[in-house]
Amino acid sequence: MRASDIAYRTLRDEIIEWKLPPGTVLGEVEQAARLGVSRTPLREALSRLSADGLVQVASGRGLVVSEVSLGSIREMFEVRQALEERAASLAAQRRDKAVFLLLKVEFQEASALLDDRHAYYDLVSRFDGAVDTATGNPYLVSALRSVRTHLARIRRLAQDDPERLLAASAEHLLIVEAIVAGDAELAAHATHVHLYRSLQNVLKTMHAGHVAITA
Amino acid sequence: MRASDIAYRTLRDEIIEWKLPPGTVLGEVEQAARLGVSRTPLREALSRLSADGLVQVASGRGLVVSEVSLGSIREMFEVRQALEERAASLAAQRRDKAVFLLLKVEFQEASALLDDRHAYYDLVSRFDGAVDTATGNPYLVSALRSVRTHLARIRRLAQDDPERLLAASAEHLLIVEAIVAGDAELAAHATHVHLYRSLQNVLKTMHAGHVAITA
DNA sequence: CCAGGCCTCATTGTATACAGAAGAGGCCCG
DNA sequence: CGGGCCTCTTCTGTATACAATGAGGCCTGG
Repeated sequence: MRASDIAYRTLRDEIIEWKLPPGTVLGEVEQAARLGVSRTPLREALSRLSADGLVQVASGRGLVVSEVSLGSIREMFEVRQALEERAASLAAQRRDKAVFLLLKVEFQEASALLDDRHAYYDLVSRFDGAVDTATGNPYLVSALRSVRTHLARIRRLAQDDPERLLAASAEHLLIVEAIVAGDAELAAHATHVHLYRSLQNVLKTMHAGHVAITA
Repeated sequence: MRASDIAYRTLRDEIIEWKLPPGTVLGEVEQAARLGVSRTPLREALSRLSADGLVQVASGRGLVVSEVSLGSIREMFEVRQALEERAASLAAQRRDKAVFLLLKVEFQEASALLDDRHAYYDLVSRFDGAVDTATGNPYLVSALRSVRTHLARIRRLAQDDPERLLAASAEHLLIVEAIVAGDAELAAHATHVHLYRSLQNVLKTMHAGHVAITA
């Protein structure tokens, strides 16, 4: 594997996992030394992170990990809604029925894995992948990939509880059923509902003060 | 200005203007020599072009200018519709009324500048900028920027005729009026109509065989 | 004591040298 | 005569050295 890929993945994961909190200054020489690569591949990694929006240029002086504010989360969800609704709609029209029938069964049985958040997130991830494939639209997939990267960082704040996961699985189930039925409108609306509830949950968690974030 | 910016802008413009047609192999040493920069900033430029989707990695051996197919145009417009409709909708809710009142007048008088395509495109560009500002959503603006870059390349194929531009100005006028009125739904639907007609015009032009593109 | 300018140093931007990998071409063997 | 292997070339990926820019601090003058 290339050194620039290692640097990119490492930094991206560390940002997503809040090991590198927002506002952290990423000096080139410092990070290159820490990650054991030279400045050239590190700069490529930072360039990619900048394109992802995970880091931002700080007025001439270096790059800093981008902030996560209530406003930025709302903005992110606005874009996410636009893209995921369209993706769900297209998937309903173009899907391989068998794929989503299997996913339907999995979501029906999802209550069994609510103890293990990661198992559930993995199921959702496979669902997202199936939707991506079904849309057959690389541009859409690419745009969604970026959005989901940001979402992963926010998830660390939300700390979904089992109750929320149970509700989420029901919401997902409806989306899957709509896609299986080829009902594009329902798929879009059900996605809208799911994202609305998901955003509400994030905002609720944050207002509860379980986490400290920048205004 | 930085050398990497020069390389990026030059290459991007050349790709958009079809001076570098799809399939062109961009060797690092070759392009670096041609543009008068060293390989390091050139690589950063190529990295950005790759993030934009204007170039793609060609199985290990170098980067090539990405293809423009009928399918890719349709896919692009699917994403564009999702994003622009949402942007128009948000703009209608959050706009500075005065800004769009001025734009309304300009679009009403737009038939005067249909002789000069560039003047009209400039007006549209300012309209896009006003919408971006009104949404107040950097994520959305960023996603739209990428889409519009691809659109600029496609425009070179479409060769809008005066008749199409007249119709387009009427479509834009309705969008602007909806935004002025704060009617989010109408803004979204009018945008949908405009993009539908725009896509139809592109596809019509291409089927007419005025241009040769890859399948 | 405060403000403005200069100097210094750190950090980014650029160039180039080197190494490793992958493909094309030719040669040898079957 | 064809196919496979080997080699050579050329490209990308990486490291490091150098240049330029901007920020921060200190000194000096008012």
